Amino acid sequence: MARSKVTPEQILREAARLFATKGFHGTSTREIADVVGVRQPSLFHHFASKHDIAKALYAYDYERSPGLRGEREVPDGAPAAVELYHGVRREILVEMTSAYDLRGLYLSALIDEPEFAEWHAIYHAALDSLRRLIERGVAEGDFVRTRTDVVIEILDATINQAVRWSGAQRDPSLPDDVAELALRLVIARPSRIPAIRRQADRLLEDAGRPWAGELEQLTG
Amino acid sequence: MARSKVTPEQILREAARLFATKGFHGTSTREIADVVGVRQPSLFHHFASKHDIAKALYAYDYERSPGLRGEREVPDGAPAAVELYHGVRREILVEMTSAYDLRGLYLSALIDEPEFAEWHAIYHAALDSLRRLIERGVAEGDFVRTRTDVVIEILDATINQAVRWSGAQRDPSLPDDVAELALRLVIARPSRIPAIRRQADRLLEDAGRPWAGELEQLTG
DNA sequence: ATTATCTATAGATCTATAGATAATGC
DNA sequence: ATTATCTATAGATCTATAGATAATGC
Repeated sequence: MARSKVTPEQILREAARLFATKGFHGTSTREIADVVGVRQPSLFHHFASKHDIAKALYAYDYERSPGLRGEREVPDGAPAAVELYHGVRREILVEMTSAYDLRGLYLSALIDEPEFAEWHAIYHAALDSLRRLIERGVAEGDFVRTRTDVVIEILDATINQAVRWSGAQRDPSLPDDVAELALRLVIARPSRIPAIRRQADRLLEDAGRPWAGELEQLTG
Repeated sequence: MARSKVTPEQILREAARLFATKGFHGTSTREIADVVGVRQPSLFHHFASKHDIAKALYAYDYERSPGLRGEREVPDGAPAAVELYHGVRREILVEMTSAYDLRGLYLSALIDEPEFAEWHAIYHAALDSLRRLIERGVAEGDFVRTRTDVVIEILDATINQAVRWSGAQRDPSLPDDVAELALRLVIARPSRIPAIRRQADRLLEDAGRPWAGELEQLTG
């Protein structure tokens, strides 16, 4: 070790913040280095390239997001409405408890650039699952028949913006509130939303992973 | 005039397309020039700077968007639900009929940069009107009490993405379909949406500007 | 005479590398 | 001996300007 002692986590934190506010291409490695308090070339001791910093942020998000990994937390056989409700609140919680501001990765078209093809594929696979989930909800009669593509874009944008709302406060009711809004987009009878929430809570409780316990990440 | 004869509109069209796919900072003036078929310095005969290209796109959007200009098309006294419904479909139509792909201006945080402070102020004033409109709908009893901030972000993101869905096709039912989705987010009784749509149509008809006539921009 | 292009290039900036230097751990 | 920084800088690229050149309009 030597003089100022910078951790990769510090670099990721400040880089993510800058990417979110100025964009990946609008942020220089010098700006990142200035904020973390080292000289510009010292960054390259921790990351081989500027692109690698963004890749590490994509990897961090992937590691924490069941949706990106293609994992479902509610058991098979749960109604699509329950799965959508829980899937949204989970992703909101993931973003709220992220150590980094990941908006820059998804708000621009960065993920569509060839350097990030791997994350692009993962991301679009997750959007495809979302599409199938909505189609299943329509088939089950819980969702109205809408423009699935538009609904997906709205849900996607909603989840991507979550960090913005949650930056300052760590309100434990936000994930459920956003999930409720998401469900309102497609649900035939909004009055059923409380029952859907209760069903999601019960299924997770039965599986030994109660949602209230997950929310302790925010309060604790 | 001289050799290849490039119009400012061509430059705006190609620059907007590149800004939307690669971001403002991810696009160089050389790339824009290559696509329009001139040498890089020739762009500066038409626009004094790269920033001025983006400013012209903001100005174009402002000119065409009643929402950004703070204009309301439904008469005073119309319910907030009707105003929200029509406001959304109008903005979707504006984006669908835009000569330029304006996503790059709003999808990233470009508008927050100091060079664009003027447009930043206009944009946030429009978001403020939207907030007051939603609060009025809650007061009128038509909207459920939700997280207004989150709803605004979702509506904002929805409108900004409109170009993406409408790029290829020019489906005249899209504005009304998206307006319906927007209303579903906040409306207490979704079954009222058809009546709200009819009321919006009637008010515009009475004002001598029927919506069907506006939609002819898409079919004609 | 005016307009729109061109070539050439200034000057800034950007990412990344090379190699020296200083601090720490064995 | 290893690790993390530093200075110096290569080489690419970026925006914008200067001034020449060619086409058009009066």
